Formats: sequence, C-alpha cells, structure tokens
Amino acid sequence: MGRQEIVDEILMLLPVLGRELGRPSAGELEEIVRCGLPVDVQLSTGHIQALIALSRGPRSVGELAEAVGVSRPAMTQILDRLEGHGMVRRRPHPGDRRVVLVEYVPVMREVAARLVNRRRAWISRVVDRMSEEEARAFLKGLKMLVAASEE
Amino acid sequence: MGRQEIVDEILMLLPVLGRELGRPSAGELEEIVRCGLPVDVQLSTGHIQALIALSRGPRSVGELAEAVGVSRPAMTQILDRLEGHGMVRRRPHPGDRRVVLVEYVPVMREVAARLVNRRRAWISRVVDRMSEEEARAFLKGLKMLVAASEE
DNA sequence: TCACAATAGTTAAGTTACTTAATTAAGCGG
DNA sequence: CCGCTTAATTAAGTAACTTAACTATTGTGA
Repeated sequence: MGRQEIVDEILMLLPVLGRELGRPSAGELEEIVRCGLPVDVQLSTGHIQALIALSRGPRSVGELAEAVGVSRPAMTQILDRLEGHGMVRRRPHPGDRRVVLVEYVPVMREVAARLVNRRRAWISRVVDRMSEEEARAFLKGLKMLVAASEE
Repeated sequence: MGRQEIVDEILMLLPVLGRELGRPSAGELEEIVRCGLPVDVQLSTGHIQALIALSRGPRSVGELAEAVGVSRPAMTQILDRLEGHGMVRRRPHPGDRRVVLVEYVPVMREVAARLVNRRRAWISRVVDRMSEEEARAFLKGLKMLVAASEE
C-alpha cells in the first residue's frame, strides 16, 4: 500500500472516529445509572475531556477550553451541565476575581474516574494490542496532525 | 511515557482532531472561489468523504452512507448539497429502480479532486514526515479503533 | 398471483454541540 | 480615574447529525 492510499484511508477514517466519539456508548449509560446519577445525563466527548483535564487539579474555564479545543462559551456550557449533575464545582480564584476555578466535587472524584475509565478502556483495548513502538508512532502521528491543523 | 499516559493523550487528542476536521479551512474557501463555485459553498468532512468515496466510481446512497459512517438521511442531505453545487448527479440504477446511483458530474471531476487534494495535502504533510513503519502503525491503530467502536 | 414483509431513498421534526457577537465584571497602566 | 485588555457569561444562530414516518419498489411463500 502506497503512501497515497494510506493518506486516503486516514482521511476517511478520522471523521468516522470523530463521530463515533461524540455518541455516548451503551456501557456509559449503564455506568451512569449505576452511579446514581440522573438517567438523562448525557456526557459527550467534551464533557469527558473536561473531566480528564481536571484530574490533575483545578483549572480555569479558559484553560479548560483550550485543553479541550473549544471556545470559552462552549466550555461554559459543558461546565454548566457537569455542575448541574454535581460532578464539578466553580469557585472564585483567590488572587484574580475575574477567573473562575473549576474542580471536582470531592465525592464525585471517583464517579468521574469510573466514567472516564470507560472511555479509557476502549482505547486501552486497542493500544494493548499494539507494540510499544506502534503505540508511540500512533500518538506521535496524532500529535503531528493536531499541530498541523493549528498552523 | 507509560501506556496509561499514552491512552490519556489519545483520549484528549482524538476529539480535538475530530472538531478540527469539521471546520472548513481558509485555504479551502480560496480554492472554492477559484473553482468558480458559489462563495457560500460549505464543504464539511462528510462532503469530502463522499467525494473521496465516489472517486472509484458510482455508488448508491446507502453505500456512501456506510462508507462515511452516517445515516442514510444524513447522506441524502450531503448529496443534496453536492448536487446543488453541480458536483455530483443522481441517476437511477438500471436493474433496481429503488436504488439511486451517485456519480461525479464529469466536468466536476477535476474540481472535486482539487478540493479533496487540499485535505489530502494536510494529511500528507504529516505522513511524509513519518517513516514507512510509523505511517503503517498509525493507520493500523486508526483501523483498530474504528473496529473497536463498532462492537 | 397476491398479500406481505423487506429494502432504498426521502421527508419531517427535533436535538446537540458548537459558533460569533454582545454584555458584565475585574484588573492594569498611563 | 479613564480607557484598554482579559475572563466568563449570556444571547442568538447554525450545521450536522439523529429517529420516525412515508413512498416506491422488489423479492417471497401460501
């Protein structure tokens, strides 16, 4: 298979993946019910990304927006939902009253982790079947594509 | 970097890429104007994917929907737009009057190719900086992820 | 051969996840 | 203190999907 064909396949597959990621999986819905969250919780890619980004400590709305790759208003919406479900909370930044810091509601830390883990497991199942070099190459490619799209 | 971290990064980067692909690039808009198409042409990922899928000959609406990974009504819409811009045309299937075959309008073959090439170039620029093995590993990973998402 | 189920495509209606523009509130430099 | 910038939100609109329902065919088995 030549490079040209590889490029074509990537061009076809990337969007398929993007769409697939946007839909909540059946297993995710089960998990949500099991956690005692309201049944109508819809956690899209953006929500999961925000939860991951929060796993290393509090972040401002702007930081989250950048990490996830959406506009600030979009992140505001995402956080509204997460806050509505009691998974995160907002509090003022001590030094700068313009910024709003977002962090896990302590009790929800574990629930959030379980939800995120479900997405993680999906990727893991694939990564585990790759060699060390393949996994690295895949991530490298992904990073390069993101970088290229930002120029 | 451990596997766990690789998985986390993939989980963050995939959706970023998905969103990025959805937005038409500035260069694409230029190309559209240069081709003499109406300025308000919006070609999203789905449209580009459909054009790629058509590059190997006529396809039915259902086949295209499957190749692109969307529902049939969604593909109907995509084709409406492409047809409206005079890039593809529908004609009845000779043997089965239920199915609608879609193909390039001959004149537009080259224009379509140029538009698709722009997306291709973006990927190519990245793939060209990878070794043969890396490129293969990347594609393999992508395929595995898509397969895993369909189970 | 004829009723009936299955398939291909489209239409209709609704939803979701975004976008940009405008607004509010706060910090910062002359 | 006044204007400029930055952070977040609100408001309004849009694009790309979804499911459900409908139309027009085609295959099928009593």
